[in-house]
Amino acid sequence: MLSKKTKYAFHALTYLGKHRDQKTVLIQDISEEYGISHKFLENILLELKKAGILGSKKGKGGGYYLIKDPKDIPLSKVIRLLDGPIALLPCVSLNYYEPCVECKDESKCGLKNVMIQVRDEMLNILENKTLADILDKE
Amino acid sequence: MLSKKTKYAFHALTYLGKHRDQKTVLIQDISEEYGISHKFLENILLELKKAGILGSKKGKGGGYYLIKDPKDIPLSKVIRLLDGPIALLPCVSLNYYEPCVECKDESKCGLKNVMIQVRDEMLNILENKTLADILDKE
DNA sequence: ATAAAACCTATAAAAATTATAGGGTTAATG
DNA sequence: CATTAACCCTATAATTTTTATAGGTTTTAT
Repeated sequence: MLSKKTKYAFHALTYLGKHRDQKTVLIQDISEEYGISHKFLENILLELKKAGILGSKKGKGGGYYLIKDPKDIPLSKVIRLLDGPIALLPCVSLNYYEPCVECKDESKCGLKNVMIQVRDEMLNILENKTLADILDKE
Repeated sequence: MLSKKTKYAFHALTYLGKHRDQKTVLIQDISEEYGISHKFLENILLELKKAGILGSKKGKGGGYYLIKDPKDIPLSKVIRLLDGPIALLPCVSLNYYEPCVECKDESKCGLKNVMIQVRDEMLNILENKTLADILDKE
């Protein structure tokens, strides 16, 4: 399951996408809309900013805004940023690979093949679906 | 990511599948093979037994054995048993559904559609691949 | 100057996962 | 029939991860 952090990030991005007409959006607006703690959300938005997804303006009248076109924000990027690996096992993760300590010979692990399939199917969707697809439905 | 519990369950089932010629297999044999704590594994095997996947024999000379044909043990069953939901969001889980508290109107959530797709692709593999498929590769 | 807002880092609280502990029950065997 | 080996059961401890809070810093509009 996705963490709350990731889910909240999606909600925030959706909200920002819906309000692209205005220059900036306040953390507070988003946190009130979804009932998310202001401070918790603040950390999430900061991460999204550092990852180059959001821009911000400090000071009075400031706030956050989307810095990219929604269609250029794949869902996989957000998940990886806040949740880490998408794969079900560390040994088949493309971005967060780690060997399974209990596996003597990874090439002989029968699980691995299936988990690669699962990963690829997940990525096939999550790399190609973007924030734009979410916005379309709302 | 799958929990260690689930991963260990798969390892144990694989081991049991490989040793179907013998009447029973000791917890200890499995725990030594994979370097898993005996007691931790014991709990896992108990759960698999209660779920009707394994049988056991108590007392001296006892142990565990597969009670089902490997091809009748879909991977999804093991994951759900030990890890819970396969879906990425509670609101699209078939077996562990829960609404997202922050969603005022679930039917208007743009995330939901994509997450249903992801779930279905995952299930398409995990419901159809079985322990037999894992054993084939080992 | 003041107020409003993001920025930053640390820490606390809660929850989930992983692991251990210890006795109970069952059954084979000499 | 005593002993030993094995699973059974439940509780709790330890660890890790996630979630949340706290409090000050910097920036900017007015």
